[in-house]
Amino acid sequence: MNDVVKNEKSVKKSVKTPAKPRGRPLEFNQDEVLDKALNVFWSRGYEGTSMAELTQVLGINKPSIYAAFGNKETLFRKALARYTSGSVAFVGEAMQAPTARQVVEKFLTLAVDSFSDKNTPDGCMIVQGALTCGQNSSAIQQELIACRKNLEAAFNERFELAKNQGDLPQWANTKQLAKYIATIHQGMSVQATSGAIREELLAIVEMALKSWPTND
Amino acid sequence: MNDVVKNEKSVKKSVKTPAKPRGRPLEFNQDEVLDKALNVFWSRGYEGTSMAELTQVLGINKPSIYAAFGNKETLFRKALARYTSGSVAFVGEAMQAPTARQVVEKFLTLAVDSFSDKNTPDGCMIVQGALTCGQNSSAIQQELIACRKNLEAAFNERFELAKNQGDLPQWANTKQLAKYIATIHQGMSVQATSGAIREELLAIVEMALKSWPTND
DNA sequence: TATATTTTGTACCAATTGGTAAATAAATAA
DNA sequence: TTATTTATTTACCAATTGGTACAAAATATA
Repeated sequence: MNDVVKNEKSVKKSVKTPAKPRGRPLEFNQDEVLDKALNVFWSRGYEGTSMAELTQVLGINKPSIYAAFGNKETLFRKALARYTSGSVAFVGEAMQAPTARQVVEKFLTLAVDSFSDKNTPDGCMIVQGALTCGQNSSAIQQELIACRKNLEAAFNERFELAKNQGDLPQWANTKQLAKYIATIHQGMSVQATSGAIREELLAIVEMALKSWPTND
Repeated sequence: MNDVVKNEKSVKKSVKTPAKPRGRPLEFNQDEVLDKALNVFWSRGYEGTSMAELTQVLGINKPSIYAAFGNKETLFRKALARYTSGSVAFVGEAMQAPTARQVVEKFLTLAVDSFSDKNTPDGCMIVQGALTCGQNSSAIQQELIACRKNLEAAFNERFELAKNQGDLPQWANTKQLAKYIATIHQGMSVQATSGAIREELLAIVEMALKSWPTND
């Protein structure tokens, strides 16, 4: 039996389980801590978040943060990645709706849900994470600008597909439409951060969709 | 003649001219310096602006700044006042257009002009001055939120007037319309800060106006 | 001229910023 | 048990933050 067990162990080690790590085990869950960091960055922005506040909220000391996530900038980037794969994962889902109009409706509605979710900060982290900042933070600022442009580009591609599929008129300017939707999204984020509630944001979505182009 | 001159002087002193100030004269023009400060706050935000950068850009030393404008927070407030009475003075003008639709069209178009003006930073200072921030800056953050809400309230009032004057249908929800326009405005500000150019922003205005309610 | 008044420049302050060295603690491997 | 490895704690670092004391300079008044 010992042999069998040993065999199992060695197989697990080299193939599946990373086995037990050598030294002292981590006393915190990386994902949980990263979620807490995300919440702070989300509500205060990159520059508005200090390492001192992070240590308090995360409940771990600075050397542990630096050992686990690198410096403040890489911690922000990892929190941002968690944001896009978590609270903002609905974007990918919305893109798969059958028509361009449904894509937009689903996207904006789910964005409102996220903006007004009481379990997370108001607004969109990618909008308010570093809209303006000092010179030292311009890398993060540019990163967030790139995120916004990527979303816009994704909309453009989806709308071109819709044009080919016929659910968007041939005369439609897909880049303009993408920028229009991005603008509504970003404007609603500012509104949410300033206190607008779910119902008010949904009314904006409805209003914004009235100008959506149709074939007739 | 001495008596006459003295009389003139004393009259001037107490009524019109502040006469020549007693001590060493200021070596800078307050309004020019305030404009420079405004530009820094506008592009970097409240927290992203350091007193060190201000001294460099304004060309005067810190004690002179503090003597003339108070601390960083009051300096920001004075720069903000100059912003509203300067670059953003077009709002009052737009409000006087004959119909609600023309008010909105004029407002958004002039906002685009301001956002993309090459002589000033991109975007709207009231949106990006402190969208998020650390706890120490929350007073400024709230101040800017109030500014945005005031604009929205002004639109609401103007639209109610339009309803009474008949150029806006009775079924129109003025508060919703005001929030919609504010959202477009704020979204375009984010776009401008992220690199959108004048033509792109004007296309957004056109698109946004398509959903404006009409009487027929 | 002397005096009062104001601004300027230098040099400084305490507090906070992001970040780290070093000793100790907790686990595995031999 | 002993050695090795990793994580935590404490205490610290240089640089920067917003803000100021103080003396010298520049003006008006007397």
